[in-house]
Amino acid sequence: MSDLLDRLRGRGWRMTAQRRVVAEVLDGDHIHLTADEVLARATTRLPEISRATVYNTLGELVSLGEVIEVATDGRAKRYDPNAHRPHHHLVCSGCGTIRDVHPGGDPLADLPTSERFGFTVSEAEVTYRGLCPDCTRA
Amino acid sequence: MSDLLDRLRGRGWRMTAQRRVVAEVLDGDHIHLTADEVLARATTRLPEISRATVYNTLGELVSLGEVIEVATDGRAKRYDPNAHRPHHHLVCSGCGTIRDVHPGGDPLADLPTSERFGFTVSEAEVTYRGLCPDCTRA
DNA sequence: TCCTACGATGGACCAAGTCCAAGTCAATAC
DNA sequence: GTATTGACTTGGACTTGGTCCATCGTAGGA
Repeated sequence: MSDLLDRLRGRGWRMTAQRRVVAEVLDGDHIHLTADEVLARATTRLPEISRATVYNTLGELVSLGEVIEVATDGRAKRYDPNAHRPHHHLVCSGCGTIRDVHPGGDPLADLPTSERFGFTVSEAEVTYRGLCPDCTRA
Repeated sequence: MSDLLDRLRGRGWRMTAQRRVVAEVLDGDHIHLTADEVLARATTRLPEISRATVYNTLGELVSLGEVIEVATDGRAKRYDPNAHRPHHHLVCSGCGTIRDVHPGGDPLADLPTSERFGFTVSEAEVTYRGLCPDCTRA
């Protein structure tokens, strides 16, 4: 079932109950949970798990490149398990939900050297904002 | 000197010493200060100003459309006085400084209807990430 | 110049996240 | 199977960024 767990084990990641549960929670649907939501879901499977561990594990998954940290609104960060395939995000200004989108075009190519100011630019991330169908109606 | 202050006055914005100072701080250079930095600079001009007032005033400038709130990293929000001209941001992953950039191309046009999932998409913001000259050296 | 509604104050409060000393346990070695 | 040990987990204190609210002050109109 879990590619993610296999990959992690293969990379020599020390496996503990807590880490497994966090990885499993993320590996489920491709939704974008906050750390607190991850904690809540992890707690239903492993009631003793602590907040610090969830933060530690999330941080580790991010630095392993298995999960992407998304900070769209200055509130809680969200964690995106779809790190395999490059994509961008469509955020609802009403309720905050996020969808992955795969637009055409490469924004990095649109940034001429003259607009780079000596930076070593490595990444371009696009955030589309709007209202989701539910919030449009409301 | 200040178009911003004139515009605000013209819109019937009640002018107080505190509001003027906050607007002046932002209106200076086109850098992107955090609320705390705004407070620090405002304090040098008007020592009695309070944190709550700075937050209130910033929030008001944002909803008047005179200032843009930029949340690039899940840490402190930054305030961008360059609301007149559409632009995107180049963020240093090392030190967090932000530069305005004006790339070619329109990312909104790159998002086909099939990738909009029924959203009413109104805006696309691009964040370029990389290392600034100083952080590249270090 | 006086009034009054709007703005400012500061201190309490809140949410998200980090830190740390002490305890626990997965993986390796025997 | 047991011992060992360094990495992982815990929970509670702490930090940071931000909001709320009752009270006080004042800009701007009459």
